[in-house]
Amino acid sequence: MPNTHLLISWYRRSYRPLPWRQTTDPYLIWISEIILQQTRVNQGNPYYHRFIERFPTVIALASASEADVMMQWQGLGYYSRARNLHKAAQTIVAKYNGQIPETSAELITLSGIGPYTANAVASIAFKEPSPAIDGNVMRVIARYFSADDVINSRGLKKLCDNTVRAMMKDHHPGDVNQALMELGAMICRPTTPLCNECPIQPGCSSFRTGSQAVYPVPAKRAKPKNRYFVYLVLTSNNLSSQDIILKKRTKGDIWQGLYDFPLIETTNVPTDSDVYKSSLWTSLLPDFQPALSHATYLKHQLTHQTLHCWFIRQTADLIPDGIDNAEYLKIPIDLLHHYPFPRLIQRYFDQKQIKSHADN
DNA sequence: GAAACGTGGTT
DNA sequence: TAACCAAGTTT
Repeated sequence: MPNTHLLISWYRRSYRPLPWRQTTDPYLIWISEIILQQTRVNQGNPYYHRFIERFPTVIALASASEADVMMQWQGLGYYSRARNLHKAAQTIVAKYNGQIPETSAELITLSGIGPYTANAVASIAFKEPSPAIDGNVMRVIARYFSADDVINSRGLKKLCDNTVRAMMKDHHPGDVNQALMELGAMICRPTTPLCNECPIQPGCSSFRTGSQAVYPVPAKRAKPKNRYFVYLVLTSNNLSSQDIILKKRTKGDIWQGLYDFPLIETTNVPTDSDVYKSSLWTSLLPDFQPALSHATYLKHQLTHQTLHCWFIRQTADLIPDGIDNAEYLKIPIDLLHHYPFPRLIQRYFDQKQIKSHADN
């Protein structure tokens, strides 16, 4: 087992004074843990500041509209985090009188809170001795013991759980968890770990055998799949305003709760024939003959998908009011900044110099 | 329990 | 450039 005294003493003199480490407010600690899921500190930091300024308390968050919450989250990714956060806030108000539950067992019942986050909040905010096992901790422990179990495997998680639990005997559980995560982030890094500065180098199996690059054993991941999107960017000059047609993304696919445009998806690289014969055009804009040669192409890379996107822009004299139905939304371009968009759409707006104020 | 879910920095 | 991966959770 790593020497906890050396680890904690290193942490106390080297930790980064991150904003969520300057508070004991469980709400703020909870928010930071959700934002930091699969997200680097530098990426999440500005979102954290804006989010807690807009929603300073669990009451404020629970009272907000889902659209408001999504607006704050746009551009950060993994948008189910925002929906679940909102839902959990409402549960806390309704079932816990607005007080954040203090035990891991209660926390894990809330939307968006899994084993890691429940133990992180319970240990940091309420001193519950519960190991918060994230990617950093698994890397540190896998190297320390030269564990052959694959990252994220049941076996490695169990080893981490047992080890960290033992380390918490005589120390603040929140400090032990944070120290191990900080060690993984700053010293026991994925590549080129700084073993000469490591407080638990004594006893580290991978340091002793020079096998730092072997552990943790990585999981194999699937190749991204190609998808082909053809967007219709339909604008019009109506009497009082310039309008644009949007579509809200629904469940069962990427970017749920955010907005994009009317869309055709093809199974291969689209052809003019594919595009022309789609019924989308006849429902939205009869007599329009779209041509891919005039489209703006953007490639967008996600973890599991490579998006190939063509944007066909068309201005109509007048968009019928009937289009503004449950499926499609007609809004003045001036109000674009009230709607949350994924990065792909923000990139398109930026390129076309359409003011979206969708900037983060 | 494998696969899906975003984005951006690093290698 | 493509691959990796970062304070995970949900289905």
